[in-house]
Amino acid sequence: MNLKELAEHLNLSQTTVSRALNGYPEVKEATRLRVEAAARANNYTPNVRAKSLATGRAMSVGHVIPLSKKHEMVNPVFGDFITGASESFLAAGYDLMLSLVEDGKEEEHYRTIKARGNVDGIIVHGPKMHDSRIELLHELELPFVVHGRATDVTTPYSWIDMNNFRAFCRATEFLITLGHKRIALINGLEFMDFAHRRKLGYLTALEAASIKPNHDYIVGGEMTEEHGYSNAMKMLDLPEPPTAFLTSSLVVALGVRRALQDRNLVMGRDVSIITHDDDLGYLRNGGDVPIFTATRSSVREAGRQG
Amino acid sequence: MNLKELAEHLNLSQTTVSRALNGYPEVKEATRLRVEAAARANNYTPNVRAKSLATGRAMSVGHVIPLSKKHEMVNPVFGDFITGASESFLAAGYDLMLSLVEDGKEEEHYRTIKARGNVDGIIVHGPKMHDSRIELLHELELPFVVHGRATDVTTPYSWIDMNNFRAFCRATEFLITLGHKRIALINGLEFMDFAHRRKLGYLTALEAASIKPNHDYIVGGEMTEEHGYSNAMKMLDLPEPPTAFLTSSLVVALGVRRALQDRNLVMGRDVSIITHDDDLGYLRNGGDVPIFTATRSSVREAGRQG
DNA sequence: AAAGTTTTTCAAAGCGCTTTGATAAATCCA
DNA sequence: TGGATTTATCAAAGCGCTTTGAAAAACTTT
Repeated sequence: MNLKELAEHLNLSQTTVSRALNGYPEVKEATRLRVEAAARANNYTPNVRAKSLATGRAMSVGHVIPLSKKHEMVNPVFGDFITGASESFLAAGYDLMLSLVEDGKEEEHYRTIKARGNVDGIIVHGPKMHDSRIELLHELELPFVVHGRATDVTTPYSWIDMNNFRAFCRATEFLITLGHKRIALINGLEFMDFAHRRKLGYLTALEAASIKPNHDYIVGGEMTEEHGYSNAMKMLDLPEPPTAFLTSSLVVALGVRRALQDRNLVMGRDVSIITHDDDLGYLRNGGDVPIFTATRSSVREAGRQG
Repeated sequence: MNLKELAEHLNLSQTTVSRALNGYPEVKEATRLRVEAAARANNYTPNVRAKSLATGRAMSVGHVIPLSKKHEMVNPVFGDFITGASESFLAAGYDLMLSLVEDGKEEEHYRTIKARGNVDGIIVHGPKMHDSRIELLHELELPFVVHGRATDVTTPYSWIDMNNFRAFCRATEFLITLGHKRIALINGLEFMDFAHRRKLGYLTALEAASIKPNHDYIVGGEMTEEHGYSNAMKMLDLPEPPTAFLTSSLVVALGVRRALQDRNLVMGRDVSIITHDDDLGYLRNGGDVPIFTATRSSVREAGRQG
């Protein structure tokens, strides 16, 4: 059933029915009730395409996720973030449009998104350090919010993120307090902004404690279990192996743990591990701070800014 | 720039321009080239909303992902499937719309999707054993494809899936060949169809070898690392602990491995583990050395075929 | 009760595209 | 060279909704 039919059925004009349903004041309360009842009875839901064509608003937000063809992998964090976002969007009547875009094809992709006009705005995931996308989007006048932050970008932009710097600074301080001096950092890809910020936090804490950073203890890469394992193995074979590990994700920490066990070391006794936990549903770490929960409500707000 | 402007700029009618761009035969080749050139020069891309309103096709498919509120988790497999799917859809000019829906709210949700009319069809994820959604969708005349299969559903439907039964039957046979008699199955949630099929495969292989299934060795649940760990611990504490484990996902296998190590057992020597590996990007099974023996299926590949 | 207000309803235009049915231009054949 | 065909283009209607500007209905005033 569409608006026209519903209007005929009620012996009213489309105008009145439309207004009644959208809560405009210039319609008699009795009429509104009658319209609403009929709409419900006939299972009427406005056609989004038509509505959005008429209003100019797409009622939908796009998530653009970078896909590095080289690694063929998508960070599982996106999945969880989107899960959170989805709830909010749905509640607000927004649709959630997903697109993955290969490295290097960004510009073309964003232009297309803009021209196709089926999103009101987008969420940019996985910002790199000097992310050119931010300027591009500004230029295109396509509203956006960045999940994460970019360094060295002059254009102002909205973002939503956790405090990567502080989290890693604190974690490092904590390890130092426990007496550790040889602390390893198994980080994410170093050109990703979050990894950069985490490293900065780590280095800052070391410096504050007058510990000279050892480059053999610092490594970045795709955050897989294997990454954690192989790098931990390498470090454990050093003449002076680290006594503590700081990792950028739980999966990586699992790899480190495997390495410890291969070397017959006991976690907690011989070596400490602290990991950042993104609180992904399928890899719970216990009662840590749920970062993504905090993210949720704000994401819708972000969608509004479009 | 929109069609009207482009047409004026070219001194042609909208009709002709539209046809030229959409490859209709009734337009002179010279004209077509001129139009295409102008379109490119002016960065013209048709507005999807308008187009889809006019054609009745939304140029987009929806992915509906079940979200069990109780566990607050989304199976990471969806993420990878969608990654694969996204590539194909994008290539075909389709958009990918995402929505998570809570258990129990399915009917309402699907009705809304249908009425809003902004998808041409949907992909149903995570089918349960007697999945009522399939009939509902038929009734609503909303085209769909199921990722996975449902048992006990009479309505015909399209699906795409791996052969869960065979994979687990084979894996079990293999363990039996190695001499194992006490084989544990750490499965996914038992009302999920894939888990049911896997269990069936497992039981079939046992029966073929005249091994009586032991219910202490069979358990189902949300596929987390913890699930693998705690159940493996429990089983290892049995008077007659299993000598081999079959797990439904790599994350679960990681948990089992942790349990083995806690009990000072060596994987491969004391106890065997075979896991099903969905080939997720961030949890690759081994770099040089595969960590686990595994049956494997690429979920992403499956997504592409969708 | 006529004129002025306010409240309620409506007809019609417009969003940007496709598509139908008609017209104009070009080509054909006798 | 004129009528019959074929080819190339166009004007206008329609997709389902919102929104503007106008009209009708219901109240207020004097």
